[in-house]
Amino acid sequence: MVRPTKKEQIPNLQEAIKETAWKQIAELGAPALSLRAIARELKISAPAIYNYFPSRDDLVTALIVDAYNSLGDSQEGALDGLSVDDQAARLSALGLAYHQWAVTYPQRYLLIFGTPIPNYHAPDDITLPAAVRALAPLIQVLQSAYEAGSLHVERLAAPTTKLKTMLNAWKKFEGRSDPEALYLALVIWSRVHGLVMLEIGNHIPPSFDDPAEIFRREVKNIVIQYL
Amino acid sequence: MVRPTKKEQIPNLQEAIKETAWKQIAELGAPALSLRAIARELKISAPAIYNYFPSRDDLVTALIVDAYNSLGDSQEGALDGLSVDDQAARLSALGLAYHQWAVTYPQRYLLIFGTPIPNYHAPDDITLPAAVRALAPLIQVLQSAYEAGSLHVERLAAPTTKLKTMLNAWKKFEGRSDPEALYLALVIWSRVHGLVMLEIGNHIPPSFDDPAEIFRREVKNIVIQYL
DNA sequence: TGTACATCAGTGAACGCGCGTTCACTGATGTAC
DNA sequence: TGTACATCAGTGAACGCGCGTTCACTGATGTAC
Repeated sequence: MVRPTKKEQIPNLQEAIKETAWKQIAELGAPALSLRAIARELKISAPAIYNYFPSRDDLVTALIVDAYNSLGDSQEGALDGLSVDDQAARLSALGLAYHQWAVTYPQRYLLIFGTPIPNYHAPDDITLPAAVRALAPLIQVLQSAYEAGSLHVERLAAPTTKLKTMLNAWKKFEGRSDPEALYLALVIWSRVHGLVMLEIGNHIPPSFDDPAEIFRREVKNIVIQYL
Repeated sequence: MVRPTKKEQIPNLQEAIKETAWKQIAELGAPALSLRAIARELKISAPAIYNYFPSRDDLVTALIVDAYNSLGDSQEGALDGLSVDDQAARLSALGLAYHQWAVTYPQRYLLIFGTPIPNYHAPDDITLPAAVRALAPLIQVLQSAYEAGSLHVERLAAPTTKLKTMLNAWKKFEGRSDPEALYLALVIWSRVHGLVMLEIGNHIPPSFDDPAEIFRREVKNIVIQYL
């Protein structure tokens, strides 16, 4: 517990460490994250951090989990107040919220989905559940559309036998979802992800002073195409 | 010039340095690239590298340009021997070649399109032309389809006025291409890019032991949808 | 053909730096008597 | 209420390490005479 002492003290140092870490990731990227730099900025000694995180990697893991959960919160929140029967509106809301979250926290996005950090390996048992949760709303919306018969899977190229097998294998982990709904979730996610990565990575041509416009049209395209 | 000496010597040291750099990027990621580590592996002294690259950043720049050019070669090569009138076949070939290149050289792909390296800034004047060249074939194929009247732009959501303005601004740099063909190039690129990034970053669920299957279907989807 | 010299790729030592982590410690606090 | 003690967040020095870059050098080579 942190108590006031004679020295000027930071309340909730654990949170302060994470916040400073995010700030530094934003400035120099995740691979350059350094405990000593964090300590310097917080005006504490570097070993003090070890009271809160047993090692640098544990700090990174905590940041990753926080990021997934923040994205998950935002996805779940996007559906608030929308009719459970209007899958087009729900899908669109998920897409726009995803983009909004990503451009608001590009460092978080890159930490999760960007190039892996050298010498760091995320412990799957901690990281995976948070990741699954972030994408669950998308799967759920598509499955609802599928059950309502409004998912245009017939517009897709026919899956090969091999692909069908792999989709069925995935279904075993994903419960009651239809393979084609799962496939669409993956593919829609990849479309959204691709555009977000181009935008965050500054690969959109500079003439586009508002890249979000491209994204909004693409979300409409996705809704038109599949629902 | 490198000449044989009494010491065992490496011919074409410049290339050897780049090759070793790629090897190390593959192992530990681009941010961990180190001149000393390269020198160690080549059994030369670290300062020897300065005879070929004035600094670490210049080496990275050279690697990036090589990567773009390698991708560009592969894209141009993909069109070899295809009928100039069959845009569906050409588009499909570009997509498959793109994926093939990316999974063959994931480190190269991530160096170009992944998270930027901390403290490194690519000099645009060297890097941009190579990047433009890599994507030119896609734009060209879509423009051909547009001119032949076979590009289904009417299936897209209507662009907002703002987006139209930005597309026209881009067109000024891209010569004779139609704005909607350019838009489709961007969007198709992002779809391909998204799926490739998920595959390279190991974000495809593990049930898919052959992620390329997903990719192949998606390329078919793209062709069906727009051509 | 033989000799002196210029070239220049590669060396080894050294620079100053920042890193993660360890260790024994300090000193303010809450608590038991 | 007063005192002795346990707790424990944070400190400062030190460890061993790897990094990019500089510098004066060496020594094999090709070349000019």
